[in-house]
This record gives sequence, structure tokens and C-alpha cells, in this order.
Amino acid sequence: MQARSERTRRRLVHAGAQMFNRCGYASATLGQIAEVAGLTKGALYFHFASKDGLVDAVQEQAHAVLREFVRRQWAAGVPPVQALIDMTHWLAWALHEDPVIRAGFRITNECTGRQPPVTDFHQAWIVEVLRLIDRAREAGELRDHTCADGPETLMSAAVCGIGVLSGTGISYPELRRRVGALWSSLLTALVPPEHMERYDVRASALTTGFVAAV
Amino acid sequence: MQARSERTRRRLVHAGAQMFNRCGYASATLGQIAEVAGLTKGALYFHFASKDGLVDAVQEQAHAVLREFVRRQWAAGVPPVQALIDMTHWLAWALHEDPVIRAGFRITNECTGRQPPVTDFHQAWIVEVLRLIDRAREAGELRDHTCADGPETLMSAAVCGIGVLSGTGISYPELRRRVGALWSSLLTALVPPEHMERYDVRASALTTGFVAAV
Amino acid sequence: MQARSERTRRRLVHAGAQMFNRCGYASATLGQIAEVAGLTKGALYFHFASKDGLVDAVQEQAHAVLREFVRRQWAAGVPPVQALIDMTHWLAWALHEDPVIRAGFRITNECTGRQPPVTDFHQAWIVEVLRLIDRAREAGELRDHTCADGPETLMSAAVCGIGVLSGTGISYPELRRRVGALWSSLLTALVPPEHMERYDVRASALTTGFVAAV
Amino acid sequence: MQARSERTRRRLVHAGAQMFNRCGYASATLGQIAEVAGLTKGALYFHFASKDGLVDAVQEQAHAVLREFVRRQWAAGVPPVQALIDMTHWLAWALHEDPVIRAGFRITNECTGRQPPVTDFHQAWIVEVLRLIDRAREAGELRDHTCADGPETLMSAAVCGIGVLSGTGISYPELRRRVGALWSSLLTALVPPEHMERYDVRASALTTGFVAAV
DNA sequence: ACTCTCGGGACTTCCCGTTCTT
DNA sequence: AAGAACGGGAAGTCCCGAGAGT
Repeated sequence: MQARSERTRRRLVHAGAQMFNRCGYASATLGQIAEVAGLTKGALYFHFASKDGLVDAVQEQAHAVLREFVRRQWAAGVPPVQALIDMTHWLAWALHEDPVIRAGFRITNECTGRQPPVTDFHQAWIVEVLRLIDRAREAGELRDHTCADGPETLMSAAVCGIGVLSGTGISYPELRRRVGALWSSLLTALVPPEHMERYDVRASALTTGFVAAV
Repeated sequence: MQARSERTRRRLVHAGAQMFNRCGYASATLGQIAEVAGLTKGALYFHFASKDGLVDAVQEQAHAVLREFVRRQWAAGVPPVQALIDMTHWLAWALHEDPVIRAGFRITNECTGRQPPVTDFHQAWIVEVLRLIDRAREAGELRDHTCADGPETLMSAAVCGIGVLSGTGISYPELRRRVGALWSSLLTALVPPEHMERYDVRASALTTGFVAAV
Repeated sequence: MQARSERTRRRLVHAGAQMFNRCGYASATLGQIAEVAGLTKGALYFHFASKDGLVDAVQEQAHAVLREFVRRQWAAGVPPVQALIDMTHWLAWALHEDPVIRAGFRITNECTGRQPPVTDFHQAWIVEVLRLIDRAREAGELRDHTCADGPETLMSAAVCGIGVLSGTGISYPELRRRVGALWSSLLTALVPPEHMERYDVRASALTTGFVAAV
Repeated sequence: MQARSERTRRRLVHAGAQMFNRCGYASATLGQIAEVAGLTKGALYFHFASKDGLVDAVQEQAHAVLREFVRRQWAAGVPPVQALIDMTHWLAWALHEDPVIRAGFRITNECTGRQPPVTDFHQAWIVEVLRLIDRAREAGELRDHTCADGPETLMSAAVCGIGVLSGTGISYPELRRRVGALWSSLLTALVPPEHMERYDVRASALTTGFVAAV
């Protein structure tokens, strides 16, 4: 009877993500979550040792989705700077489409001060971004910067900004436009002028649609 | 005895900000806050109608500090782009130094979904930033952008990024360095190349030290 | 308002004792206790940090009553063996009349294995009994025993026996008769035959009626 | 496969007795019990209808052991007063050695107020003791008592006292010594002086070692 | 024939925001 | 402004079935 258990667990993670998004970590109650999942706290308690356990599972699931996206991108051989662009577009899409991703972000911030969770989703994002920046720098695709860490800080901020922006009730098309606008400014700061035309600041096909499969 | 009342109220706001920073809105309890303030819950309820009332007061206080900073900057006649730079430096400093500012940011995010607070501190920031960008654009200090909203989105993201960065336990000198690095990249994206030398990406004297006076 | 608080606290201790007697430590719920006391769980929580806190208070209160009884007995100058007799009679009476005393006994047994409570009521009894036996032995009122610890073990057992007996739903007059019968056998074992007439195995006036005053 | 089932059941009873001793009836959980038994809750519920069912089984098992002891004693033709002595020694030994016996006692007390269990172990003890006292009285082995019920109450108390004493963490040799001391005082109270030498207050060979066989 | 995985409700303790009295 | 009391949940977790294995 592995299948039903697995499905139940997934429903709980999903419901948890939904409620964490709506109310935040502390205000979301296990009762609500179980109810949204169409289950009881008994089921929840069977699958997760505690509220924190559920949170960890949400983070972990979000992280798994991220890893899968990165893997595909890598497999597709997208060059680093374009990969950064696509990644932010995918982030915007995922934040809008997948409650787990959104919850992963929100929870990360709210649980600061608590004992460190198993996986810190926000951190995971930064790590991926940093890796791509490194690759881009090694490939000579970045403009020379007077200060080290400039691109890193800039990209981290961009990720944060998209996260917050998507939480303001903005529509996805609008969000997508803003991410494009962001990049049309950002590219100037990151790459040499003569490379500008190499990149497409709009969302590519890769950046949407595979989440549900995971 | 107006004076003592005022001091008590300030102590409560301060203690509230501290606890909201440490535990988040929902997990911070009025008991702790009162204890940190060296008072009792009775006193707290004398000054504020409810927990939300205290939160509003914290936001309002943070907003007042921001307004005061903006007023001084305006009075000093700082040109818009430089004002943006100084503003972020001041933000970094204030996030590190004044619990009220930090709490203002954190609470704003966590209380999403609640009935709108009297003042939304994060929003207030964005508003000020947008205003400066408008002035800069009108003054012709911005580079032509293919997409509208590029600078706006970029700056909003920068503010978010600094907010999150300051919450990671980073030291103030390091944070300050990162803000400088951020700007050395950011300027390229925002202003025409020939204006680059006009601005100082380091923190100016104006950006620290006056908070306590408010 | 010290008086009201004191009265509330006493009511809670009393209600706790009642419920602990009726259901045992683990099965008695704070909700029931508060209800019996005509108060709410909030009030309970104000006065006691936890269920264990309440238990400790019950034990402590029982102990206080015991101490007071011993003090009076001492003040009255009752000789040791008679004091032992009176003490058991008082125990029988108190077990029947004062829920706090009864609860003190029951809780002591049930909480074995838990971290040691502030005061162990059963132990306190044994200590008093042992003290009186020592005094009796020094005063030469005890018969020579081939084995040391004989009287001590015997008296400890008597106390246990009365405790259990009173829990079987026996009426007080019957219980009192049994205690008398117990002593008419016990005296033979404890004191020399020629002293037998010195003692009154029935309950003396001192042994009832002052509990409510404490 | 009757044999394995039987063994499983016995392991559960044993594990239940252990946990009831350690935590008391209400606090011992079926999960712990199953774990101690190296089984799962499913298995437990196959063998027992409920927690109370398990408790009854423990009581019943304890009672069976007691009956077997009494039967052997009877078969050996031990005279009543000596039988009483041996019985208490056996009790001391069994309390120390067999968790089921100990649990039988503890549970009896804690379940007061619950619906009457199938067998009340403590009561069963008293019944056996009373029976022996009757036989002794009929055989003229008891001293004349001014009050009826003196020996009965005394012996009941002795049983209680041993039960409690064994729960204080005392070592078995020490406990055994105390039981001997108890009897050296008790005999004086129960039998005529001229019979005193007939009895051996130390534990006889019969009183240890056969429990495991049951 | 027997055992376990999985899930369901029902409480209980704890404790929080709040009000009322002084 | 403190002290006291109030309700109302929330997390946790326990006892217990029902279905699926073995």
C-alpha cells in the first residue's frame, strides 16, 4: 500500500504550502492544513513528526523541483548568462504556479531564528545563481567589474525582488514583463556591450510547464 | 505627567521591534515584549489597543524615521541618483543599527494577508525610491532604456536584496562593502557611461548617525 | 487584591485534589479541574506554571497541614507512643475529610518515576513516624526487639495500610474502628506488656477538626 | 501456529507490565509497549481488544502466578501462620523479580474509579491473607485479641507496606531483611508468646524461584 | 492465521491575546 | 499601570479501526 501513502503525503505537502503562503508559518494551523488536504491531523502526524517536519518537507520538495530544473537546463547546454535569464523567468513562473515554490521562499524568511531547517530554499537559489555567475565569469562572458561581488549581489537582489514582487498580487503576464524589463537593464550591468545581442531577455520555452511532472 | 508616558511608550515600541525581529510577528508574545521593556502587559494594553496596534506603532515609527531621512536629504539638495545611492547605504546602516527599521521590513512581509496596516513600511520605501527615479529621469540623468520599468524593478529588487542580506547575520562592514559593490554594477545599468564619475558609490557622511535623534 | 488571588489559588488546589483523587494524576484534566473550581484554565495557568506545578502545590499544601498537626501535637506534649496512635487516627480522619491529604498520598504513588516533586507527602509521613519511634525508643517506651527496624517497618506499613483502606470506599466510623483494632494488636508488638494500659488506642480529641483552619 | 502466537502474547503482557510499572497506567502508551515488545501496535490489537484488555491480561497473569503459589503452599501442607510469613517473603521476592506482579499491584491502585477490572490483584492478595488468618484462628494459633479485625487489618497493612517499600528503589536483600524484621515484631502481636519458636521469620526455600515456570 | 501500514478522531496541555478590577 | 482572570485555540499524540500484505 505504498501508493496511497505517497499520494497522501503529497497532498499534505501541497496543502501545507498553500496555507503557509496564505497565512505564514506561524499562523497556519495543522488543523487547517489537514482540512485543506481533505485529511485529518492523524494522517498528518503519521507522515510528519511535527509542524517543522512538514515545513522541512515543503522546503525539500521545493528544492527538488529546483534541482530538476537546473539539471534539465544543464542537459540542454544553455550558456551561463542565458541560463541566469531563463532561471529568473522560470522563478517568476514557478512562484506563480506552484505553491510549493512560493512557500519555500516565504518560509525561509519567516523561520529565521528557528533552528536551521534541513534545507534552506532561498539559500539553494543563491547557490545556483552563484554557480552560474562563476561559470559566466570563467567563460569571459561578464564585463570587467571594478568591485568583486557586484554581479553576485545584484543577482541575489534580483531573485529577492522577484520573490517579493510576485507576492504583491501582481498578474503573471505583468510579472513576466517586469522580469524582462529587469533584464534589459541588468544585462547592461553584467555583460560587455558587444555581447548584448547574444541573449534573449524574454522567457524561453524551457522555463514553463514541467513542474507538475516532478 | 506626559513625559514619562511618552518614554514608556517608546520603550514598548522598541521592545516590540526587538522581539518581532527575533521571533517574527506571530511568535513574539506580548508577555516577552512587556518583559523586555521592563513593564507588564497591563502597561502595554494601556498604550496600545492590541497587538496589531503595537505593530502599527512600530511601522509608523519606522516610517517616521524614513521620512525624516528623506526630508534631510531633500534639504541638503542631493541630486537624485546620488540620493538613491545614499538611501541604500542608509538602509543598510539602519537595518543594522535600528531594530525598528528591521522590524518594519520583516513585519510588512509577514503580515501580508492580514487586514492592511496603517502604514506599509516596505511600500513606503518603494515609493520613495520610485520618486527619486522619476526625478532622475526628468533630470535626464538616466540612460535610455529599451524597456520601461527597468530601473524601477531593479531598484526595488536592490532594496529587497539589502533587506534580506542584512538578515543573514552578515557584519555591517561587510554589508556596506556589498552595497558598494552592488552600486558599482548598478550604475552601469542606470546612468549613461559619461556620467559615471559624478557619483560616489560609497556611503556618504549623511547616511549614518541621526536615527537615535528621532 | 491579594485576598481574592489567595482564595482563587486555594480553590484551584482544592479542585485539583478532588480530581486527582477521583481520576488519578494522569487522567484528571486541567479542564475538569478548572471547571470544578468554577474558574477557567486561564486562571489555573496564572497561578501554576503547569500541571506538575499544581501537583506540587497540592503536595505542599498537604505537607503544610501535616506539619501543623505535628507542631500542635508537640506543643501539647503528647508522649511519643500515644503520639503515634493519635497520628494514625488523625490520618484516618484527614484522609476521609480533606481531599488534599488524600490526593497527597495518591499522587505520591502515581508520580513515581517522574522527576521528583518538590515535596513527597508519603515520605514526609514516614519521616514523622520515624522521628516519633526514635523518641519512643530513647524514652524506653518500646519493647526490646530482636531485629532492628521492626517497629519502623511496621509503622510504615500501618500508614500505607490506612491509606489504602481509606480508598476502598469504607465509611469513616468503620475506618476508625479498624484503626483502633489495628492498634490493639500493634501495641502488643511495640511496647512492653506492663505499659499497655498507659495508652488509649481510640482517637483522642486532638485528632480531628483543625484542618479547615490551616 | 499456536506456539508463536502464545509467545507473542506473552511478550506483550510482559512489555505492558514493564511500561505500566515505569509510567503508570495512563501514561504508558501502546506505542511504547509495542516497541518494548519488539512488535507493532497492529500485533497488540490483534491479541487484545483494547488497552484495558491488556491491563486485564496483566492482572490475570499476575493472579495466575499467585494462585499457583498458593496451590503449592497448600500442597506442601505449610501451617497457616508460617504460610503467612512465607507469603510475604514471596511477595517481596516476586515484586522485585517479576514485573507482572509489580504491575498488578500498581495498576490495581491506579485504576480505582474505572469500571471494575476482571480481576483485582490487590484484592486477591487480601483474600488469600484473610483466608490464612481464618485458618490460623480456627487452629487456635492466634493470640486472643481484644478487638476483632486486628490481625486482618495488620496483615493487610503489611502487604501494602511491602508493596510500597519495594517501589522505593530498595535492594532485594535489604527488602528481605526488612520483611524479616517486620515479622519479628509482628509475631508478637499475632501469636501467643509460647508459640513464638514454632515459626521461622526468614524466607524459606519455597518462596523464591518458581515464577518463571508459570 | 496473523501482522503491519496507514489513517481517524478525540482530547490535553500549554499558553496567548484580552479584558476587568484596583 | 499592575494584578488577576478569561476564553479560545494550537500543537501534539494517543487509542483505536480498517484495509492490505504475508
